[in-house]
Amino acid sequence: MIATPDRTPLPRKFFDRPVLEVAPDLLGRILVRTTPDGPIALRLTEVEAYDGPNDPGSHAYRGRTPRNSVMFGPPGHVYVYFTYGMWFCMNLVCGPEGRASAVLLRAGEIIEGAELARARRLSARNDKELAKGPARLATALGVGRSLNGTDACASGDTPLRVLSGTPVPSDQVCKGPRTGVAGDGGNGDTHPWRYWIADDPTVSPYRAHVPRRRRS
DNA sequence: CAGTCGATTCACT
DNA sequence: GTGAATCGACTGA
Repeated sequence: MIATPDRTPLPRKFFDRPVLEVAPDLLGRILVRTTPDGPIALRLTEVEAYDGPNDPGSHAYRGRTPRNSVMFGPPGHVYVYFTYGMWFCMNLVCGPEGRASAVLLRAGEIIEGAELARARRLSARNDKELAKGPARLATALGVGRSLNGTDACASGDTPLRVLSGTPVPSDQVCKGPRTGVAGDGGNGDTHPWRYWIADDPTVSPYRAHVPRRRRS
């Protein structure tokens, strides 16, 4: 029995908390992306926390730069970055303002607008793969550089919103090391800051960090 | 200013 | 399971 998801937007105070509190609480929430063609809605199933000042894996670890400046701004805003020369990934900034902490949205289940998501994700072999992975999620939702800095808590016309949905009971929340993140000095992540919904088929596979080999 | 490599994905073996 | 694709931010000299 699934109760009707709560469509109330999450207020800014939801995000104005420590990132390790917000990240697991985002599971089961609903991200709504409004596009010219219509809305795409996604239920979050996997996230990762990045805590600026303490976290060697965070883009904000070495201080503020033009790229990561949104992370240093107010909570509830969207930090979008470009990586590997071809992909975008999206985060939600957490509190307190200036701490530069954020949650990477890693995977989700498309619950509305699947035909729009499929059109952007032609390589997906089934609907479970539409948003299985952070760059796939951003691609499926049509999130790119232009949405960097967007306020996901603004009222009125917004390209992006987060609704209350149905929070996941804590006994269904799994946690472990983050995917593809280098630890402090070592090769693997030292923090169990990846959170996902137990046994959910849309969660992406774990991969340890691998330093890239040099090209000839 | 050149070198390095990334919060990844996809095609192919 | 392995390697290529692809580019720009960041680092250090």
